[in-house]
Amino acid sequence: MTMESLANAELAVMELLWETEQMTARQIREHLYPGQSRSANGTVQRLLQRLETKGFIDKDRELPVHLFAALISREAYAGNQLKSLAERLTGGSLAPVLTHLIDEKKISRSEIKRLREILDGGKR
Amino acid sequence: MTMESLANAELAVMELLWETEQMTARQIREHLYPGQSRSANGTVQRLLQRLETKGFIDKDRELPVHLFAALISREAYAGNQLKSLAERLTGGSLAPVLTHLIDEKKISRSEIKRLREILDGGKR
DNA sequence: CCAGTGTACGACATGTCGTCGCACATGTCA
DNA sequence: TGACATGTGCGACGACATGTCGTACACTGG
Repeated sequence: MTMESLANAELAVMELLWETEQMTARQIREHLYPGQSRSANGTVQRLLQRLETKGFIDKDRELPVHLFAALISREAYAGNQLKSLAERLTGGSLAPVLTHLIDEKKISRSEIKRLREILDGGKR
Repeated sequence: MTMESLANAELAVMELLWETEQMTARQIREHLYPGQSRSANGTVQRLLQRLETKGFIDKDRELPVHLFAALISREAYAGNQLKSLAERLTGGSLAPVLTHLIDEKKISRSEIKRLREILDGGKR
């Protein structure tokens, strides 16, 4: 039920896959560890392996050089994290947090406007 | 700048302090580890000490038996976590996540209504 | 002085994360 | 075919966080 969460290096990999849809381990390594290839290779493979175990990515093993793709969109992941945050802290409701953020002016005027538009859209 | 985050047992302590404002270590122990007092004592002291280090609670050392109180409200903590989540994942904006949650019907109709009221209130 | 209670903190087991290195498979080219 | 480059799979390690336990020490009331 509860989705695992992403550590820093894992998130960095997901960022790439959210941008590019499909990448080889090599491409990922070149982005995250430019220059050194010696040990970074194993590191990336390890990260990818763990991400697959956690269910965040899919590995296409057709070709000898595997292709990796995100199974979960950035928004879906963020949404899950947000929900689980709300469940842990405020009984699942976003209302108290939103109230607080607005009272403390931690949310800009324009952001408020945007959120209201989204909510109005959701009504229809 | 970035607030530390709370682990499970630490959060359990904070829950108590958010309910009761001021408690002794003993009261906390009795709530979290009813029955056993032997080793749970040290555990609670340890947790409290770490929470103080992280800046989440304040310890009143006036009396020999210390009094503990939360320095940060539940809403402030939740708000911080929410902001940092947004920063990590969506460039600081809540809009994409909210959109996704609504599209996926992960937010109830009544919750949407509540949120809209909050946003309208914040406008004034 | 002693027992009881509470504080402070060192130490440890466990789990996660990022990293590294090595064994093995496969592909290319002379 | 043999040598080498490239890629995969995975064990292992150090660093760190977390929860727990035990113990040394301080203070208080009898």
